[in-house]
Amino acid sequence: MHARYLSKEIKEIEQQAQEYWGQQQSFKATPQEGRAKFYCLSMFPYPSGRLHMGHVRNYTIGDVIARFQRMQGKNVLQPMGWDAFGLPAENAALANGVPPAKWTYDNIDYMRRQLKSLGFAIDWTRELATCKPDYYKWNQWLFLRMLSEGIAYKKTGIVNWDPVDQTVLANEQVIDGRGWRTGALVEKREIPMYYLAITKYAEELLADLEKLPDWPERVRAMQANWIGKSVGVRFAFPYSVEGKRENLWVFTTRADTMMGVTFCAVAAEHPLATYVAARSPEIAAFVEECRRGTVMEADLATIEKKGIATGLTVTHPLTGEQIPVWIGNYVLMGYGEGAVMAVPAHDERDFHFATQYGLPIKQVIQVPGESFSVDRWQEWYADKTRGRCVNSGIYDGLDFGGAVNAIAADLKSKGLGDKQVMWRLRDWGISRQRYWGCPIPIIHCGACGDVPVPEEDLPVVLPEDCVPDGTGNPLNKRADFVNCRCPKCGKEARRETDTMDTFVDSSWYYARFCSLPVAAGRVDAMVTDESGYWMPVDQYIGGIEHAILHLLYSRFWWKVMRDLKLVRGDEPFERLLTQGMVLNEIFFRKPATGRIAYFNPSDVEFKLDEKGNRIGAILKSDGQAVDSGGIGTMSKSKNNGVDPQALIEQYGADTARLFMMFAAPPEMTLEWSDSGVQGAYRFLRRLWDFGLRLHREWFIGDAGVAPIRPQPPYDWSNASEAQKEIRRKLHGLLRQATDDINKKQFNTVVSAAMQMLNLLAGGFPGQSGDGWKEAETLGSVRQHILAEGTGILLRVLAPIVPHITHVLWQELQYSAEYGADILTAPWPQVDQAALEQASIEMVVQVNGKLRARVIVPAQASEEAVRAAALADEAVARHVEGKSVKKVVVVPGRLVNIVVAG
RNA sequence: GCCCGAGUGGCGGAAUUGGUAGACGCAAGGGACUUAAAAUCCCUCGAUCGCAAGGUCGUGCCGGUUCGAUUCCGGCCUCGGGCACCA
Repeated sequence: MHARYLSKEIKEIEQQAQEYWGQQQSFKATPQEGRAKFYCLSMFPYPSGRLHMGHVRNYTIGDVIARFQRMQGKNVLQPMGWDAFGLPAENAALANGVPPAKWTYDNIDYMRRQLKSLGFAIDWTRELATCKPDYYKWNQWLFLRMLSEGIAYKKTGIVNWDPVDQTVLANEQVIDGRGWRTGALVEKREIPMYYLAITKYAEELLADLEKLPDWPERVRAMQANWIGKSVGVRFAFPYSVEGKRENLWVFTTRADTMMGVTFCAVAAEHPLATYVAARSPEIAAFVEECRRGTVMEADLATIEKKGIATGLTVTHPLTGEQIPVWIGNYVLMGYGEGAVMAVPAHDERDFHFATQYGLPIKQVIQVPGESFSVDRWQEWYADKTRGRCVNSGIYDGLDFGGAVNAIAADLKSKGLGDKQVMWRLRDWGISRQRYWGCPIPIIHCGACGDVPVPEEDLPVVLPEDCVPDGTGNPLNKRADFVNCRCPKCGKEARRETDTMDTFVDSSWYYARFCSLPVAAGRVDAMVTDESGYWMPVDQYIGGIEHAILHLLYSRFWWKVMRDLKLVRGDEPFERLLTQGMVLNEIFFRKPATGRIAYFNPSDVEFKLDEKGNRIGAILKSDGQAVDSGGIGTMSKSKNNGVDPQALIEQYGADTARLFMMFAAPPEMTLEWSDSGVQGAYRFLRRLWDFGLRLHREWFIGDAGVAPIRPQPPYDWSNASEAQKEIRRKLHGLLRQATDDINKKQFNTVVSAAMQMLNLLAGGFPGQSGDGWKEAETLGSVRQHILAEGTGILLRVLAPIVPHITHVLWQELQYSAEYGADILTAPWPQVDQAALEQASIEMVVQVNGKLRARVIVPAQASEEAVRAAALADEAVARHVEGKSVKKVVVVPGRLVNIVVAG
């Protein structure tokens, strides 16, 4: 056994444990019928280069859960893979000239080593990477199935266009409305794209949230809002143009305000806008202006609301009034009909627009007791729960529901509209004009049109030697990729060069992991029968930032696979844990001219006052002050990242894991703290020293004392009161740790373990002198408590710090009691008998304020407790001269005496 | 702008889910050991009044329900996540 717990020895300990697991193939998972399975999955990483702290946190949480489930006797699968397609690889290629494929594979190799050094209980035989043809073949295969099922289809979509580089930009590449490399003003451009009809599943995606009680409430709420079911009315404003009768269709959830319509607004891309733009340079200029800027909703929502009158009018379908039509930059073509009715009196956005352009405001809803004024917007104008119709002719006096029903019925009878369910959710555009992604398996033939690649020709393999240069998709320049023959007519044809959104890759990887061919290196099916054993994922763990898109797309994809009879079950993820982000302090200096310089927190030192309060910070290298920018997520741009590699090398994987688990509960943000890491390391060193002392007592012996390992069954019959108290505390802590690990509140599991060690390694009743050196009977109660308690402590810590507990478990020979391997040792049981107490302490309050504590027998009646409380001297002092109105007794906890006067 | 969270000592956080606010850890201060430093061990540690016993205040802010509120309700403020081409 090692003498010290220092970095050299940590490496040996961790290596010893990891080699043992490797030799035993401890983490290789195979289906075992009749045994409860547990599929524990953490969101797979993008191979960006090196692990970051978010990864370490994510995978440690998953690993703790996986290891705990093993100790519960479950058959556990925990796989790992790589979300390997994506934009950063192309950016790296731009910067270094390295092909994205090579960059990605190199990163995977490095990061795999890092993950292995952290000792995660991963079945590496199932590893996959989404950029490999045997994976993305099935993206293509399922896409073609969706195409034939009518779920995948083609239509135009709007993208960010950089006019200088002649390339499509991701939202991320648009900075303040300009291209990131060229600085050119970005334009919107319409191009043909493939879409997946996720809206066909909207109803089920919404309803099935009910089937996910073990998902965080907030994630379900976010998804429900995202899907955004609303019941409203779709109706038409008739109009004539060049003698032809047309309808301007709109959708509204506030049909009750329809009598207050004073104008309509259409999106700049709306056909009506295109029509008038062709006839008016002024309007064309406005439409052109709307085309500039990004397609990001967050930006669109905050831009200045602008509009222009088209000069056209439409007819109000109920009143026959002529309503002017405007073009508004805030109307989204992609949502609803691309046109809206405007009711300035009862919609805040319309109100401000009308005020700005001097359009009429007509009140048609009144809330009793309120007064309406066109000068100022008030919240109640839009309150559909309290209002009644006014100035609305035959609808006057109706409430929201009544008015909507009546108006919808009248529109229906005129053939101009009806009630309709509307979804906020839009179909999923998957075409990307980018190289490093899964090719869309379509061939464009001059004669036959868009022809799907025949199944036997899959996969369409992406060439791995392209180097993007920032001007469009390099695949377009690859004749060997583009030129092909039409599968239908055999004539020369062009291969589609768009690739798929990387969200496609991550929408089904969880199923691929538990598909036997992956493990066996076979590629002949998308998923196989083995998924029937492992799926659904019992526990999914990942960042809260994926709460909507990734999780919604995955749920959709799974339902499509289900409907294609590839898998069974309605939902892929049974339980979900969304971890918080990892934050660190931000320090910077802002020079009088030039850019802000950010400094890594490890290069900054604090100035403290005499109480230890921070009063400033200086840069270590020059001793000059730096400004604090508060706390933020670790990022390159803020230069506040901490490299996990340095941490692992200095303190070891167990310290990194322990700190991560102790610093905050999994769902909360975690603030980085160097001294917190040292605290974790200090604890492990104390644990090691404690183990070392036990080892000497049990197996080596001291002067005059022969070594004897205490053996079960342990015997408490001669325990003193003080020793019983130790066991009571120990089992109380075990009960707490067990509750907490089941709740996945790992920080308090660590806290309980720390208290256990304090209890066992601290002063100890039954020892004389300093205890460790003095002679004593090894069959003593004290030794039995130490043996029992250490066995409990090691198992409580095993999921969190697996290396050190593995070695101590073997060195202290717990194998004989609970099995050779702490990995599969049963989670310790609470001894209920140890928890029993003869007397308990109860808190006494007077009018809710703590005034005394009394010791009463555990079985004392309520009467007796009340009497004991009132008899207490301190209580008497506060009750004296006042009348007792009421006494509340909470059994086993407290007494509250309510007095008056 | 819209949707979803979070706010507790100098700091990270705990509180048996309506019942002792501040567990556990970090930082800080004091002491022991040491030639010294590191490491380790012991003590103190929300604010305030008081020699003390003890009192008062205190969980972002304002109000409410309750014998009792960090916990439940209403209204604000601040910070964080997402907003469909970052993953």
